[in-house]
Amino acid sequence: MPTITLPDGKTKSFDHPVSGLEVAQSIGAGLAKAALAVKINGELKDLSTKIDHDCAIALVTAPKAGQPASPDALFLMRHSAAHVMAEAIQDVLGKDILLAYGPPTDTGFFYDMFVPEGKKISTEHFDKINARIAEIIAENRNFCRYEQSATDGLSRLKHESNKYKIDNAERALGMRSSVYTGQKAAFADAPTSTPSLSTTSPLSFYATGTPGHNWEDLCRGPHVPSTGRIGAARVMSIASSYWHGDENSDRLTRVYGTAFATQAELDAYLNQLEEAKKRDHRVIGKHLRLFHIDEDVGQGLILWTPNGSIIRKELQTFIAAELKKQGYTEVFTPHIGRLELYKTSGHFPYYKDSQFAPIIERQALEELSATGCTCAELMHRVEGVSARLASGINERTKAQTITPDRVMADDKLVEGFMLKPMNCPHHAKIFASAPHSYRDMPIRLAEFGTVYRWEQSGELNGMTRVRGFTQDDAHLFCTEDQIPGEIQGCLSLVKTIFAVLGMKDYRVRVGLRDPDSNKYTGTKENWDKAEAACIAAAESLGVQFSREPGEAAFYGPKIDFVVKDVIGREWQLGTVQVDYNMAIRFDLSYIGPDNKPHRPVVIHRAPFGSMERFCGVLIEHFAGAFPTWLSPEQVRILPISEKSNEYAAQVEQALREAGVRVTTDTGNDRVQGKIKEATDWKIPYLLIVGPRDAETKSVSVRARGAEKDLGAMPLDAFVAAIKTEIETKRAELGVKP
RNA sequence: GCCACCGUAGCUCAGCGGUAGAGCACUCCCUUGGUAAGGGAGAGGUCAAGGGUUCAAAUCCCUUUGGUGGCUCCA
Repeated sequence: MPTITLPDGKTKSFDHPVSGLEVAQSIGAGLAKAALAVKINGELKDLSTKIDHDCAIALVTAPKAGQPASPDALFLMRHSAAHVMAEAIQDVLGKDILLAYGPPTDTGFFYDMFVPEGKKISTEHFDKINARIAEIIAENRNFCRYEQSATDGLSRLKHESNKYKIDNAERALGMRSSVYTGQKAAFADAPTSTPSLSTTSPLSFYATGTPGHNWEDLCRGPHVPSTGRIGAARVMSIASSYWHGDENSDRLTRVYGTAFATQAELDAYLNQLEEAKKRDHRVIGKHLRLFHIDEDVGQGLILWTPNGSIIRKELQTFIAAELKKQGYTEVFTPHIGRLELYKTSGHFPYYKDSQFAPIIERQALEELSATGCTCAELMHRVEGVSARLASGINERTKAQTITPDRVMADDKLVEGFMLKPMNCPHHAKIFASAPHSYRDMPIRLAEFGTVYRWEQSGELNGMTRVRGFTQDDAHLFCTEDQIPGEIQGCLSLVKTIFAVLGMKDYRVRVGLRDPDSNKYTGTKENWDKAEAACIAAAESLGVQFSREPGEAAFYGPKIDFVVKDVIGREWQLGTVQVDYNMAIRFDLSYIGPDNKPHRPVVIHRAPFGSMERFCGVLIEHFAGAFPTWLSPEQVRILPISEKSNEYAAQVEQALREAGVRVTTDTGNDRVQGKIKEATDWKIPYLLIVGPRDAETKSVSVRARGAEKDLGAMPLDAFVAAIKTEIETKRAELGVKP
């Protein structure tokens, strides 16, 4: 007979098996009314689950009025809402829509479903679906769990001929090695042994109401007791997804929805989404004229307009100064390189799908065309390598890095160029262009290098995911002993930059290789050393970090700084990567104290990541209200009337001489109108100047945001104060009267 | 690349088979005003591009192109 330990440490004994609900009732009617589910030894279960053994339980309750829901309560409501939405969709569009998988997420839930040929779910159905969801919630039908033996359950699902649910059931029964979670990267581990069907646990189903009469779904649960306990739910959007997250598998329709404990919270969430959209860098970027993407120039190619260029230039000047302090040297390299270079580096043809197509010389193309060479033959001859290059690389890497099928006779090969996808091959060639002694190491080559990558069109996103971007790149060629110190230097640089810009909301990820993948180059020993160095550096950084297998670059492990945008998407910014392979591929060496050649190790690093992505994130971080040192327009002078234009010109001249970016609004608006207009541009300081100011050689300062009217101060004092503010790169407005 | 939605003036949007609209911005005129919009006039559009249906297309259909959200991808 169970003895139950409650969260406060008290125990209750029962002389018969009890449900979570009965335990709640034994404590109080209010608790029983609020209870949604029960946690038994930390595991979330239905409230109706019978408890027949000693255990610790905690009741999960609906939130009190005005209180936020607990994560467990939201999880339950959203998981249950996924069932309700699926039922509503089948009611509106028909039972021939096959359900696949419908879990809760951080912000709601989704349900993947197969929509038969000729049918579609579109936003036009949303009103009907939402209305049906509301009805089902109002009907307050019980979520009724029942179990069937594995054999019966499977034969039932086979009878319903829904292969997705059969697959789910087989995974639940341990007949497949992983649990389908809707995403490729999120396959959860499950026992790999294959138990016989007769010995496995039964399959559970949930009826929304009475089994046999109402809507049912294969589901492991748990759920809230009844549909009425879902506060408010609605369908949000439609996307396509792949079964098992595999793009070669069936294409499913993913319907997103969300649920909250109350309609008010749902409304607040929707409102918050609307507010977030106003911070979106694409909206602000257009409004403040920071950048432009033009259809005729091309998708994913950023045109930096004058305002945005000021911000980028300030950031580049800032980082260049930091690099100088750390002993970097600057280099410049062209935007393209010969295909041979990228065959040496390993970029081509392995990553040809994510690069712009090679540039073949016109004469070569015409000659090949004259011989009747087909496209397929041409590609083969473009992608092949010479026997000399292949044997050189294979000898150095002590492996058959280049396979015989890619080796072609020299006179069959077609030469060409490629837009550079990375800067490292060019930098490797700069290193190799002169001899190096161990005394000179490390060699730190820095470049704001523009690279081009072929991103799928559906992936492009404003400034954060583009096809051409400029990395604040550098490659540190160092000895093995120098690795820890160099990584430290890189990380401290990233920390400095983030601190100056007031960016605190980031996470650190150490990307390690995926032991099951063969996409990585280099030896296991070198990978082990590089991974150990990265982990050690991350540990000494003094911040939390996660180790993520499969997130490494193909040539080495890396430490990434990841931030979220206004709608919660994560973007990788700064990165530090250790690479033992590049030096081998390019046969780089330095002369050691033993007077023999040694292999350097290369550290790739880019503290901003790319200027485009970083600026995009920065726009959202500041919501367009940049600190004075970054603001495209730092001061705007607003003369009271045309009578004060002359004094305004003197003020403008004084500020311009101090290096301040300043303009004067000589329009014939009233001050109120000029302030309204200037406020829209999020200018840090407005100087209102009239006869009173002219007389005393002062300016009336209005600061951006809440500070507003700061009153009058002498012109000289303002110039000195804003100069200091700019020089010290203060993130907050600093001028005080 | 896949699914859904969207593309009308510089910007934000209305119009959804019958002569292209509003607000803001812009130009000019009046106003010369002290801290979040004074008043008036004007200019500005092949309604993303191409094809089709129709007496008639911004509006309906098809194709292309670009954007948004998600999926896959991200060296």
